[in-house]
Amino acid sequence: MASSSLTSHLTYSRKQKSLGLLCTNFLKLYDREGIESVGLDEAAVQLGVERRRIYDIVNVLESVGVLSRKAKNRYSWKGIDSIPQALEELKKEALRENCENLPVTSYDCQGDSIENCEDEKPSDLSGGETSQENSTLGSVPSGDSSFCSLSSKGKTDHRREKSLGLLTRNFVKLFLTTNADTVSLDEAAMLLLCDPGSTMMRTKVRRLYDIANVLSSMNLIEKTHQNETKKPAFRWLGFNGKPDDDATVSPKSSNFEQSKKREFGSDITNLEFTKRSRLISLVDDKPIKAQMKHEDPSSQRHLNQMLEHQHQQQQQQANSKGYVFGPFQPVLQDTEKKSLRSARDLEAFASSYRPQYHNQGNILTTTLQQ
DNA sequence: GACTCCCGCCATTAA
DNA sequence: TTAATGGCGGGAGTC
Repeated sequence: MASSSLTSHLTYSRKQKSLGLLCTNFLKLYDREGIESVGLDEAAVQLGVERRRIYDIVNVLESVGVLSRKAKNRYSWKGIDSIPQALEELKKEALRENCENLPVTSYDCQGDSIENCEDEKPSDLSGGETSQENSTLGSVPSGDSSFCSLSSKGKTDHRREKSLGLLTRNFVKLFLTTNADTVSLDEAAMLLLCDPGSTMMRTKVRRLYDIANVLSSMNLIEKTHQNETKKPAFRWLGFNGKPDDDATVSPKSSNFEQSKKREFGSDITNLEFTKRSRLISLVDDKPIKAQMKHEDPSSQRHLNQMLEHQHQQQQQQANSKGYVFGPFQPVLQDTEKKSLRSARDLEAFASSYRPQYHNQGNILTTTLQQ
């Protein structure tokens, strides 16, 4: 591949292209006042990524209520402050499913689960949810394969059951309906994906990583490791992003490995200076005109948390390794650099610049291949 | 070597 | 028929 060697020095580290970062910038771009709908094409252009990646983001975001499909190519924007309600609905749905799929196995239903159980028929697959993502799977905490049943259904259902959106919903339900502080990757895979060790399992684990990247970029979960096994695990943070109260995320958390290992959704800031400086020259430094005003306290708070969370990580990483920022690193004037002193500044900074999800390597490669 | 996850092919679905 | 959607797994980056 001649093009790859030619472009290799121009391409970004793949960390810079992660779904987590893309999601963060997607939210920066759209979670502001006045946004009512989102076009997939415009999002792809704005973020500088292929359409395909937007589908990934959108599917996950739709599962947590940030947006919903309105028409072809178009989604209506609900915003991150819609997440709590979506989570609540997911939880109810999961609890309802639990009741219908007893016995519950390895995880305990939360106290209110039984009380909340109603006689609603599961056959009502719409269940008040978005039309696409009907939960035909079994209970989340169920250890049996009902959760990932791929039984004798039509092709459409079969396809739907494997969708990223549904996988996301079930992944979230896993946390919402259990008392488990953390769920290991293995457990999640077992519960959600069936047939351990199979090819399908490996494929689905890839999807789990995709989902986890997006969710962690929203601070809904964080990646951690199990104490005993050191195996990768996910911790639910919820909408309020618990660990943000811990400020630096890691030090107070015994579970959290403050390691050189990158974190989901934030690792994209790991940019070597050498690469970065090269990248910066490629970055379009035109500031976005739109003024992002997060006047809604709820969404603003969460966005602040996200930004501060990332800012702190960037600080940590910068301290230890000397790299900051991701591919959206715009060209800064000196005066602008001075102003970047706090998380607030970071937010203002984020709001002032058009996010750059540069994929120059791809663009160049594509061009060369033509 | 295991983990992580980007990338884009291509089947399926929708218009 | 064409465009949109998104499952899927190869394979490369990272640890």
